[in-house]
Amino acid sequence: MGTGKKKIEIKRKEKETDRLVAFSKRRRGLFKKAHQLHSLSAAHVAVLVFSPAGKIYIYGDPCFADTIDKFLYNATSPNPLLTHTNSSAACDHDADDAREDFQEMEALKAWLETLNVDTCDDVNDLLSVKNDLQQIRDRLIQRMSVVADSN
Amino acid sequence: MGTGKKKIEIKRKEKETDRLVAFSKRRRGLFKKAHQLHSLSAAHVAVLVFSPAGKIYIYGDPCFADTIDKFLYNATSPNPLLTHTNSSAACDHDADDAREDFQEMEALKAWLETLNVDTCDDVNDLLSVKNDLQQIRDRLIQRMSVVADSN
DNA sequence: GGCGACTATTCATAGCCGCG
DNA sequence: CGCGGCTATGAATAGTCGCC
Repeated sequence: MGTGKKKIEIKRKEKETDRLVAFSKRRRGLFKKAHQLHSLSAAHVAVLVFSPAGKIYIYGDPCFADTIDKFLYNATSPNPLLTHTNSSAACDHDADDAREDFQEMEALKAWLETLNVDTCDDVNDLLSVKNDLQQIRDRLIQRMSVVADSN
Repeated sequence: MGTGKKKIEIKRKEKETDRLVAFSKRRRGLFKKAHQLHSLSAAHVAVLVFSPAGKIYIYGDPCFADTIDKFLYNATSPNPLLTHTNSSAACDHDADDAREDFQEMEALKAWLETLNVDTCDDVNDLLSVKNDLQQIRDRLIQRMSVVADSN
């Protein structure tokens, strides 16, 4: 018979094995709580955890990828930067690749126009692309401080 | 005096106000659990929640941005795609901008080399960049199914 | 209406054990 | 060792009231 739960203080467990056990138990508990939050309130949740050993665990309701993606791009960026280009006519595969390439190019040009760059100077264009990527990341960081009421 | 807790079934609450109350209470609980998980096991956690009203709430330990960023890029991609370039000599601001631009260019060139493209054809280069971005997104989606042991 | 406090309960889990 | 089960116990919280 177990001796039952005793109060513990919330601090880093010293023994490696204890840390692993606590992680395993509490990760399951955390995911369960996330599921209940979604089920009760219809909220969208995404939980990402790196174990002490560095292994990745994720949980999402109703979908981890959609929730993260919505946070990273839809909610922050007006232009669908990383949207798949084959979304318009993506039902029939085995189609002519030439047309796909053409559509790819058209989509690329349209994308470049949204970045306000002219496709003449290659290095400067790429620099713009990279800057745009950094702006996305910066917006992500910035969003942290705005949104974060956590603790 | 309150009538105390009664057992509830985990299903969507019908009344909007009840949903909001449950969300508010359980979001705090979820974040608290996430904090405890980090404190006890030294795991890195990131929690992202969209409220029923669509408002964003985030929590991260030790840092939300770092954990998400690590998941999105470091863990999947060997090249630090979205890492800030001013990390090497970022202590003194007010430095000469020319040198910063030079370092920016150097970093860009190094980044391009990791993409295995030659910097001759502008359009094709940009296409490669865009494809690389899409691959990152695809890897993200793919990673979902591999890593997800969550219910 | 939203938020915090309160309280009776349910729920999660620390510490053990036993198995493979 | 890691994992799943067990049990006593601490912790979270559903329902309610009171204040803004």
